[in-house]
Amino acid sequence: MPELPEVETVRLGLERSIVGKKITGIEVFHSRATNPKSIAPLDSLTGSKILSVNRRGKFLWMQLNRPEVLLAHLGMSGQFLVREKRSAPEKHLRVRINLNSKDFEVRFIDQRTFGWLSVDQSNAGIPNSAAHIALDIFDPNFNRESVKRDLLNRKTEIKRALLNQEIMSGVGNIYADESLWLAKIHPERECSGLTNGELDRLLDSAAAVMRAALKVGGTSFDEQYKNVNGESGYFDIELSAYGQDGEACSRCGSEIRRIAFANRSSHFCPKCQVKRESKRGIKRK
DNA sequence: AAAGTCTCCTGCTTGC
DNA sequence: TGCAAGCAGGAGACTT
Repeated sequence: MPELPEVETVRLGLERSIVGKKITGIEVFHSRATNPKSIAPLDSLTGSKILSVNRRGKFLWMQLNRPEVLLAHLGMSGQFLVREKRSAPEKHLRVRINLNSKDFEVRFIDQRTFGWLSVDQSNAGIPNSAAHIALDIFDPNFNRESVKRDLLNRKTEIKRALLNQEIMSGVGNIYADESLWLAKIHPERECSGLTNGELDRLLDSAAAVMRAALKVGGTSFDEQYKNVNGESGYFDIELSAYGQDGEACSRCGSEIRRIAFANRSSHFCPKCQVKRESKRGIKRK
């Protein structure tokens, strides 16, 4: 599942291979691959030159030598692959971006079809459809104090807030669980009940976990994520919480538990991540 | 307005 | 064996 480190890995890969190339045509093979909000057919970008590949949170876009950008989101299973033109089409090939290269092309492959591409207007370098997305923790303009203030004003569980891309972007279910485990914070703690120290620890943890994943090119647990060379995803990131229910916590040995959460699940260590009374910091158990 | 729920989708896993 | 239900989740529409 592509979260910030995976999307950044894809961005880096695309940047290395396609900046400076010209789009010579875009073929769309599945109706859901074009976001309904797209202001024009993808193929209308034919003739434009790719100036840069940018990212905010999990949103990815190509800046072109025209006002419009080519915006993309990988959703659950989207992949961008730089492939030899003559190589066989993948089973879930949704979009082909032809370039002025005799050797390769860019393919968007997506099994679960939650990913999409669109043509969008941009304002001050940010696509309109990504304008509501908050800065991610690696953005040079990321304002930690302002994010902490925002969190302290929320009457919701910290796990939900971490997944809310309008507070801080880039974190999905996997890195949310990993960050909370590293910071020793229970996913169901109310945001407004967290201390300044806990918030700092949590943000430090999120940055550390994602930086480590980025260092090895993004993590993955099935074949849904690949870098642009198509190298399949099993990198040596060791998960401490996500998907580890029934396993021993690597810190204390307790059994990692899984609880239902908003149509999905949270994984945490019941001993390391204790739910406290919000005001006084008294352990309930 | 904030917070919570539902929906889109495919393929794998589980259970009868 | 076969079929159906369950499960996974990003983000936006929708409801409370």
